[in-house]
Amino acid sequence: MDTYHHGDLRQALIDATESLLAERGPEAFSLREVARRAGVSPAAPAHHFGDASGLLTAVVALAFAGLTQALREGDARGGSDPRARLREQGVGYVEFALRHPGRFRLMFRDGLLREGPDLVHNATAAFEVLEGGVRAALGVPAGQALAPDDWSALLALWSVVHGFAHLAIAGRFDWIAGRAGRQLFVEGTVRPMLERVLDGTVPAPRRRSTHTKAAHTTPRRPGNARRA
Amino acid sequence: MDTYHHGDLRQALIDATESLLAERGPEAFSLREVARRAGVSPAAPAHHFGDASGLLTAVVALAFAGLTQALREGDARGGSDPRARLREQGVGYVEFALRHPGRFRLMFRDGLLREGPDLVHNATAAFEVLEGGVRAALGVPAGQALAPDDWSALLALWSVVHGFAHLAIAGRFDWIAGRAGRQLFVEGTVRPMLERVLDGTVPAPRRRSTHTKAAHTTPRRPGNARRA
DNA sequence: CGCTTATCTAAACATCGTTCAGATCGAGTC
DNA sequence: GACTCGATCTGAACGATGTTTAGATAAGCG
Repeated sequence: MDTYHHGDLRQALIDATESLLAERGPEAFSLREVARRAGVSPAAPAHHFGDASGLLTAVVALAFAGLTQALREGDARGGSDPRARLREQGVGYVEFALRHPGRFRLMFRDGLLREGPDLVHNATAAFEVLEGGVRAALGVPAGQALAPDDWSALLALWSVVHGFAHLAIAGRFDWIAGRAGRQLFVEGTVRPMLERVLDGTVPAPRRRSTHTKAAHTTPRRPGNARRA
Repeated sequence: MDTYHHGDLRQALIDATESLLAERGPEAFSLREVARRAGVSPAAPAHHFGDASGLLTAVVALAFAGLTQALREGDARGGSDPRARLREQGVGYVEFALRHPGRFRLMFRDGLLREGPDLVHNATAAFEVLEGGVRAALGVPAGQALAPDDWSALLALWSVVHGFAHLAIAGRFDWIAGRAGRQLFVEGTVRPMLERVLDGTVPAPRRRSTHTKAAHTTPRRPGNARRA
């Protein structure tokens, strides 16, 4: 009998959720279906995750870790120019969303998740990568609080990639993209779009003459600078 | 007996849906609850809307009409400067979303709506107001197809207001906004943010005046918004 | 008045999330 | 090796959901 004591049911349930998410999206999620895929009774998940929100929260926490990695990869892809690094972070954000639309939609779906330490931690980590990129591009040292202008740059970038990803996944651009295909349209569009947003938020010449050197030459670690 | 032949059950169901939406959001929607609020049996809505998607689609179609109006009001508020009009359209978009978060979230929720003529028509109308604002600000006449640069401006603006509204409603900015309150934070943030995005997408003087390309009045080929 | 049609109810069905008593297994203890 | 015990899972149940079906009711019209 291998039905009892599955071995690692917790992970199996997460895997089943991810596969269901990839195949049919978050709205097709059902705890019973996940249990079915894991070959287990409908009541089994309760012991590991409490309820459906618990399972989904665990999955989303992992998803945020993936997003963080995508942002870091984009950042590295940008090379030595802080502005290019920031732009590629944005590309990484959109790419992640379009590569894992089910995951991404679940991450930002309301009323399904139960905010816990892991989720908050992983979501904060992703945000801090973005914040670090903005700091580097704008020359704001790690300890220093962000000025209102910095905030509007940060929020503009976050909003634009998030909104673009959200709208693209929802198919709102399909009739614009025409028969070129969503993926192709996006690839040829998001980078120029980000360039132009950066034109308005991150002036090309170095701004803020007060000792900006250390910020963009040292490999910044997004410190826990919050509560500003 | 006034239970039979309610008078205008169709409208009553829409009203009940809207009130439920405003009170507890889209995820609390339930066809039975709506029927309960309308004082009618659970099977009654089927005759008017087919199924739950039908009712929700009707509500969303109305919501898009409201969004269109909000965009038009913003546009008018902008006065004589096309750029200001466009910016105020963006403000109107965000304001609408934050004034009717339930409505807004339902509008862009996946898997609930059934695309029909009225929905597509009303959604297209809203988009066309935005497109008109971009054309006015960028000086692209009505007949002329949008160039790739125009598309990236349009998509950037749409994405940034949509993403901002989405993130703000989801509470992603709350820990940034601090105790200032979400509404206050938004009001002091969205306009400067839009200004800076417009800086990158809509140059203040008449564009296409100098160095790039001088195709101003010449009707050009549609030109796919994609690099071949 | 009688007929027709639109409208609504009542009951039923399958599915869902969740709870609970009990069966089963793994691992330590004697 | 036998026994116990905590962790893990099952099976059955409960209330709630969306939807379908047959039948009841009312309104409109000849």
